[in-house]
Amino acid sequence: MKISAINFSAPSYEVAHQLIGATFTVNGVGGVIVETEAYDQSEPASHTFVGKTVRNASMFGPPGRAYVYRSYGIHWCLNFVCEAEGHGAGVLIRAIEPIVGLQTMEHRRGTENVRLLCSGPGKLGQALGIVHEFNGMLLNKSPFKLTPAEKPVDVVCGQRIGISKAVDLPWRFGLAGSPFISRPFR
DNA sequence: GCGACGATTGGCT
DNA sequence: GCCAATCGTCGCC
Repeated sequence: MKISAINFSAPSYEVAHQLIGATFTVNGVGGVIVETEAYDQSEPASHTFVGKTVRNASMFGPPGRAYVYRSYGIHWCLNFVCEAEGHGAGVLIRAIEPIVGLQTMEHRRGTENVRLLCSGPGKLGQALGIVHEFNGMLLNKSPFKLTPAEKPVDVVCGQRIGISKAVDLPWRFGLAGSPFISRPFR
């Protein structure tokens, strides 16, 4: 059965699963999503756990929009807002298999090693040209383009990366066997 | 006003 | 494996 559209009204862990295998581009640059992580207000690793703040406001907005935040004062990371307005749920896009606009991504990243272009949330942000202005923007409109997977894909899951709280929650999802993920699943 | 910290990365040991 | 870079956000004085 073909999925005709990503249902952003679902819980974040379901959306994170749905997104594996989907094609995502920003201004015609991107590829196939191979790694995601789900976050939700109910668990302490989420930016929304503490309630609505200036930074996380778009994550409390309507689903189907982007949440962009600065990580470690250096990187721009991209999330898709999920569930419903006020829920504070979203999916962090952690890795993409580079397909279109390879030259642009190589230039932005300063490497020609395709495995290093989008294999992590910060790298992905740099390769796709994610900027803070994208925060709150609709994912079904320019500059974004999101196309669901045409065929069912093999999805693996595990613990999320780089967090210190709720570390046991298996809310990290990946495309089985993909060499373009940020770190192996175990 | 001030200090601690982070959903990371890349370079060095 | 360890650690510095780098700065906006948040909590507290």
